[in-house]
Amino acid sequence: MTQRRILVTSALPYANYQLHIGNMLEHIQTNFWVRFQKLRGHKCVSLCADDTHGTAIMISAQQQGIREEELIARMQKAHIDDIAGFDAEYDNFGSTNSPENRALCQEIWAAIRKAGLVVEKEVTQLFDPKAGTFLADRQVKGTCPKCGARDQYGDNCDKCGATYSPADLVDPKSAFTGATPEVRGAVHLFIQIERLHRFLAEWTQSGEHLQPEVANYLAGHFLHEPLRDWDVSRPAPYFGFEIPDSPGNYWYVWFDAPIGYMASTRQWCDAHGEAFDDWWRSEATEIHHFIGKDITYFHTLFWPAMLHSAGFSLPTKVHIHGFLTVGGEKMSKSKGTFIRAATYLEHLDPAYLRYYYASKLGPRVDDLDLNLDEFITKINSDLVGKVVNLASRTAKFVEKTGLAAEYPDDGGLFAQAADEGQTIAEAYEQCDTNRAMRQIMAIADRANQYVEHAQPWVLAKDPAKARQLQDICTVGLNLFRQIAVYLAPVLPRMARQTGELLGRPISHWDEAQTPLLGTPVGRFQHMMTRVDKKQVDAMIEASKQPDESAAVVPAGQPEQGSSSIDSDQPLADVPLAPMCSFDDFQKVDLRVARIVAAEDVPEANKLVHLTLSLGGDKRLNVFAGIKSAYKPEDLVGRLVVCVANLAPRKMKFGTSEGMIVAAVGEGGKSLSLVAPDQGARPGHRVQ
RNA sequence: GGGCCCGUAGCUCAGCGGUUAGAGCAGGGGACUCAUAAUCCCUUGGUCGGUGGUUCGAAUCCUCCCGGGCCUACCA
Repeated sequence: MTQRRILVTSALPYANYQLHIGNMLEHIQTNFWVRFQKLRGHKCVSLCADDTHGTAIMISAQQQGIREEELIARMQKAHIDDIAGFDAEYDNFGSTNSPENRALCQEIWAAIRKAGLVVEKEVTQLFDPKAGTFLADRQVKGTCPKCGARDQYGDNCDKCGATYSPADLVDPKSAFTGATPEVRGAVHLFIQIERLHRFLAEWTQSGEHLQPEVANYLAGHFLHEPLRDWDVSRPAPYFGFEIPDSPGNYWYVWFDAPIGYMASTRQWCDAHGEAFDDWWRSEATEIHHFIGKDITYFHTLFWPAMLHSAGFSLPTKVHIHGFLTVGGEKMSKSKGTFIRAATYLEHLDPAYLRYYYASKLGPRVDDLDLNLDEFITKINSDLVGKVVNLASRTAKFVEKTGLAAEYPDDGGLFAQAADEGQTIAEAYEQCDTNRAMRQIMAIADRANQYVEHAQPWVLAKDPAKARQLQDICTVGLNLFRQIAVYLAPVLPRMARQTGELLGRPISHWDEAQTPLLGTPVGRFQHMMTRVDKKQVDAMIEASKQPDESAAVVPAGQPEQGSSSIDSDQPLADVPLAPMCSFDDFQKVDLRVARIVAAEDVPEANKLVHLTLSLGGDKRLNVFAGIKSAYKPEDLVGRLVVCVANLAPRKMKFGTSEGMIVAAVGEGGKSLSLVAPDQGARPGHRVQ
């Protein structure tokens, strides 16, 4: 197979919000595809960045009393952490507010100017005098002039469907400041993309670059009539890049956002000694964009038009996915189904969601529903019951002998699964992961049947049949390894664990073609725990708190009037302990742990019996004196900080192997568990 | 108002012109005990949303209707 050069992007998250599990759908889908291509041995680079410009960012920063740069820097860290938490990292994660992006915007702008596509027009718009900024239609709310419904957006009425301009609203208010907007005129710059109509019609309808339903949508919706000029400038003040040849005007956020793909590429190239033009001006390189259906036209009309005008490569394919619903409905903050990525990670293993998405995603634009009951049964029966169980039921029989030196007769099972690698690969290539998952699970079903009929547990009792036993487990483990290879794009951690178990890392798709023989087998360790409904419930519960500041955590500004907002009483009650050395501190090994089980100890006054997980299958049994402040059922799934190397202590109700850390005040009455900030995972050291 | 997608067993879906419509999960019965109460075997269950057509033959193609979802409605 010839090595392809593939550049892959996900849509740039806006720096005004934290990622939720709907956003993660895209990062995870992209990651499946990227990992698949890399596993196939192709040269594949994945890129993303934060989209940082626009009025909304400016206003958020204003409201928080910080500079825009500070706001976007914080959010970028949060985004990168969330994405990494789901094992979906990019080769480079940049920002549209970067020098690379500014330079590329200028280059593309100059080319579009040179092509004579830019015209100026006067635009009247509502202006927020309090924020000092122009407002888009959706940033104005007021009473519908037709039916009198209140609180409607400036473009149309949800209630009666009337359309109007924001200036028609009765009693209009700025959505940001509540101020009454004024009508003002300003000159905007437009790109006449109608001049590229023929090119766009050809490119979108060629059948190669877009899903058929998307091509139809564009044909029926935009391309059947002249394309309107695209307004690409905004007057100051605007957080973004000023247009060099039009002082006082800034590029509209949707002009510089897609260029962020290129800017991120440039950063990656600079860091890896690669030539930028090899990626964006080369016939030999494929460019794949993964986006949500809400931003279709930007990526299928404007973006190709920009690239075409500036002489860059066009996207090979734009992969468009639908939205995520939870329980068949739009995500809802009040129902707890608006689940932030960070909240999910505090309660559940990222592998679960990765597999669930893989088992539901197809090549079409359909929405994907997260049904929580289905989520639980899918993980438990497919991954734990079928797949992991295969290794779990065979590995220990060959722990001492290792795998057989020759591959035994398995009735053609391995060969069949090896053949199926072809169709599974095609499914991945087409983003039809649900088809791939179905085929992989069929292999697991066959493998379990094989083990069942071969009855290794019977052979294990007869030393004379050791050879036969080894053969059977060699088959079972090799089938398992094939599955792990095929699942590697979805479940990278399981692939790694499989590599460790069998002493050979999984690094290429073709490793599913040849059985592994004569190698030692390690001690089997649990690769995945089953999902407990309680964990899911706890996550929903934790998501219910109305979280208006889905934006950045505000800087801890002390309140006015006092130099400190906090009382000095606690410190006076319990004075500081004598100074200790760094080495003293290092003796105490504090770790992040997840409470995986919590039970009341009825006979005890203060104690709750906790099982802590430090990740993997490392567990600590702890009796914690927190009964006064916490109910056991509220604790399951939470992350806490524990003293992990405390000498075990026998207690009346059992042995306690550690302590969890809590803040204690007012004579031991006020008790608050210390919880790590987002990004922390069980096993991380606290220092 | 315009457009797109979807409607197959209780649930999630596959099949997309050709023998008596399939899978997983759930339900029922049995087996096994190596395995994270996992696994294996057997089994209940569908007039493929409705209607009218095309065809020797339709879940599969076309009409219309009903139901569900989504996107749009001039700075897209």
